[in-house]
Amino acid sequence: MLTLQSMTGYNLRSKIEETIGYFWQESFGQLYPALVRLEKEGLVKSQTDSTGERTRYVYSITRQGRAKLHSWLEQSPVHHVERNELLMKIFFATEVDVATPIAHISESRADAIERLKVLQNMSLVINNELIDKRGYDYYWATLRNGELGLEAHIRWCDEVLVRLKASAL
Amino acid sequence: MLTLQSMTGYNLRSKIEETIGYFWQESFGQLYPALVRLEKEGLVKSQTDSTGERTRYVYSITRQGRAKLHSWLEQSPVHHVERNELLMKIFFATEVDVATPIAHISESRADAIERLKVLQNMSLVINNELIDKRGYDYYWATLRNGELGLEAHIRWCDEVLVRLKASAL
DNA sequence: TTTGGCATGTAATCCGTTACATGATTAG
DNA sequence: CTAATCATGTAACGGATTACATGCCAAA
Repeated sequence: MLTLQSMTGYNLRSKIEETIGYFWQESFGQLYPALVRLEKEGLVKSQTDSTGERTRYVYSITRQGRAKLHSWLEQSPVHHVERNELLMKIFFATEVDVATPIAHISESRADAIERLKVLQNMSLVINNELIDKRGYDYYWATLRNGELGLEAHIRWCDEVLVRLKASAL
Repeated sequence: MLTLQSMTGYNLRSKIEETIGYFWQESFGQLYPALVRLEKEGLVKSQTDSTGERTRYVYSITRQGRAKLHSWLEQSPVHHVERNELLMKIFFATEVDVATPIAHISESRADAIERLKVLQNMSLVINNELIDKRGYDYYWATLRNGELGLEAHIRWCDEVLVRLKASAL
């Protein structure tokens, strides 16, 4: 994030939330200690901004930090199984009334539609903002991933709801 | 899992792996202590099987355990943002050569195709096994979720690869 | 006989969230 | 004036993986 612009820890969190928040989140409890550690390692540096009386620490990425980022970006991302509580509750739904999984899936569908709307709005917004072509493509790609994933999820909900409602008769 | 049949901790892990392994995994380091804790709480009970000289602990679910399971199954699953390393590496790909995200996505696509094949085979297998209708629907639903998700992911890879390869010229 | 699967567990470590704690600045 | 947002941090806790440690049993 610091490659986009230098900022405070607080600011970093907002930026993360508003750009990649739908697939990556950070808490202050992790962010602030991480910044301290990164500065010790020479990967970021902070400038103390003492306008007024408040001390703000504005962080920037260093040359070594950028180098480290590049080497991280080049490493193949490893796929790891993410636990899915909804699917778990569907898999063992024989234990409860069919109304239960139906309710869970209906809720999940409604939730997915809300989140899809958010992503679609973001897509419109980045269209209007002037970003360099390459950066635009990459941002577009991440949003598109969310859109396609949510659309698939909504279709899944529909398919399963049809089946379960039929067998609930 | 113990509602399906009583088993040892070791066995539980295999069962988890082969049925819901693509969306939920457990390590021994968590499983064994968990079984001890659950037994203390009266949610499972173990029978010591001392055939031969080895001591095996075969766990079963208790009435209270089943009650607890039911109440858990009825609670709405909460959606939480899962961190996505691939998307992170795409988002910041302006920092590296376009060949890098292309390679990552190509790998991810190949990986998704392999995992899709596994799920499709599982779908065939559960078709041939005689499970009660309701249980079949639920198992089918979880597999179907994986299939649709992976298909969407593969389509995403294709879309993005087209764009990136065009801009790489 | 030796390899692979069955079987159980502990310890170290890491990752991450939530709660706690404090206080300045700004907009309505 | 007062609520929201900016701003920084620590401590407690929980969840999870990995490495360590041990040893039986069956099949090739």
